[in-house]
Amino acid sequence: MTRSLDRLTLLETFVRIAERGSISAAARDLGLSQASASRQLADLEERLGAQLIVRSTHHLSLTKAGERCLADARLLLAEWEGFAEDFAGDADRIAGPLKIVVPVALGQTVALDCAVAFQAAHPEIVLDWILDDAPNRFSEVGCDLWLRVGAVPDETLIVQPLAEVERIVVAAPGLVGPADGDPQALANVPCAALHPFEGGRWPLTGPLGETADLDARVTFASNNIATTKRVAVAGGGYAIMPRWLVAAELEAGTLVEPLPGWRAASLTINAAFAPARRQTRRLRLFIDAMKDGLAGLA
Amino acid sequence: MTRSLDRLTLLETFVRIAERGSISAAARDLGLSQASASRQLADLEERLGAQLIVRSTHHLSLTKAGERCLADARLLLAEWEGFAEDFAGDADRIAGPLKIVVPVALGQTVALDCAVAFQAAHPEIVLDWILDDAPNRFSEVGCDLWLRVGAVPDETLIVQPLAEVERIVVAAPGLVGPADGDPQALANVPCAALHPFEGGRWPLTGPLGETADLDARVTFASNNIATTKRVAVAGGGYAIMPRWLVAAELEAGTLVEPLPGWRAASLTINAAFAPARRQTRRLRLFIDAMKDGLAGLA
DNA sequence: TATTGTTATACACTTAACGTATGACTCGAT
DNA sequence: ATCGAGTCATACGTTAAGTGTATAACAATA
Repeated sequence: MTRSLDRLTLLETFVRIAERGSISAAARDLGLSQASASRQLADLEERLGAQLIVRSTHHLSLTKAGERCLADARLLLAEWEGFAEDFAGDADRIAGPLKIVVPVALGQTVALDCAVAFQAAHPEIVLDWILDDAPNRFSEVGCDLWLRVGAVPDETLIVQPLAEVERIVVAAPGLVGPADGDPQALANVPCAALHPFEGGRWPLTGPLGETADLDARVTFASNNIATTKRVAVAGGGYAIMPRWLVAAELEAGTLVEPLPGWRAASLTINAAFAPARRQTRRLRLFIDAMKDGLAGLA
Repeated sequence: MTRSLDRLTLLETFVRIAERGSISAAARDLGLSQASASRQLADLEERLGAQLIVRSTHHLSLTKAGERCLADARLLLAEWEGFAEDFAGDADRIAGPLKIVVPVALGQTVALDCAVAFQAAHPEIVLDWILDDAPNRFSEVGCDLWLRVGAVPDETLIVQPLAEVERIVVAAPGLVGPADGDPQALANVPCAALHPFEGGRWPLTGPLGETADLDARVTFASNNIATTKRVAVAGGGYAIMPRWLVAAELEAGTLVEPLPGWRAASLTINAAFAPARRQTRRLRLFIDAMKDGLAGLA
């Protein structure tokens, strides 16, 4: 009987090499010698009959086959983990890493509160909390969970809505004169928007359910909502903001609502994750905790 | 770095042991010594932290955990195989085993024709063709594909309809006098039915789309349609049969249609298989070939 | 009872994966 | 240009774990 090293271990090594972009770095992470890691990668390539990684002394890159293999290897490893977890002798022990990518503003505020409470409740879970506003592809970051405000640009993922985000119009006091409940009073006022901003106007809904389109003169756009808020507070323009993000400023009076009762279309906070047939228990628990914690956001 | 034997190999050994109900028999199948097989099973149990099999010298049985593990192990192994297949150097080579469980009548006739043609087209695929009318659970037989006429009694499976089966009323010549197109003329005629037969009557549709219920005096019932046909040919009763199953007898005149143009509700031939996220190529090809081959059945 | 088959385990053997060492290469600093 | 540091692949001796053989205990059957 031919003995062979664990196929799943080969996949783990490959995934770590791909994530680190270096055989040596991955070997150090995994507690192997560089030679062993190099050989395990070669073994996997031989077993699968395809080159997965193009080697050079200072730069590794994935082949097309390597990219496919990376996604599928992650899924297979997740399947094994979920499978093995079902039989764990200590069925109530919830442990292991969770890598979560979350937009900066959300990840510094309400979602962070939820995550901290979750981690306190499950101290053996290690949270890797990555704040990132870049519209990365899920497959590039290799995380367990991707929190997004708004649409998830990857149809291969399972998307679970967690909460709705109410958005209101805010501005620094003095930037806007009395709008008298008319959205068009802001048509020529500078606007600080989130990038990408499309359509040139904000569809708004008023206190009585009436609708109006506010034409937007965008003078500042960023992919980071916290900077957009800073610009608004500094009087650089009005902004459309989640209420929870500006609650303190509204309380302090550094921001006001020039259009009280008017709201922009709400956005959904979504949890996105890979469609492994079986999720680890800690991921499911985390998603549930996040959904509960964000439920009072509206 | 701790070296470990392949986790997937441990699962393969476990599945074979469970299917054979014997560590020794599985070891012989796999080309291992009995001692190695025994140890691999013990290793898997230790790794998962659960007892999977209750041992005795002459009888092995699965624990509850073992039953779950069996289903999931099969899926994980299928996932690996589909995954590895994607990278095979010889991408056009279609090889490996396929275990198919099929009702006896279907498996001796039209489905067999399709399977034989498929095997001729793909000589490196080994078909394990199991005829079985027993209403087994899918998980008991451990096959790749389960062909069923009618509903599939397992909601965990993916069910793909392949063809519709037209069913007509047939009887031996002389059993029934002229029915004059009236289904109730057969109400007191003995009927040979398939087991289980429920409802006590046959809903029929006539040549002009008219409907009638034929009350059934069932004097013979079997789970094997071929025996039901034999009873019909022998004059033991009329029967509701797929047209393709009695085509030869109708041609030879050993069976006649006492109700020409009347038909019973058609049944669907379904292909059922486990919801692994990725199917092996040969299974997909086989299902497609079966669907094409049965398309002209109606 | 004897025979045959089962599973678990001790023991010596086998072998593949291990780490160390080395060479070729690349990059950045001087 | 040289030097130092880091990269990856591979040869070689070592290590560790899985292997089969042998054995004991048990169970079923004739």
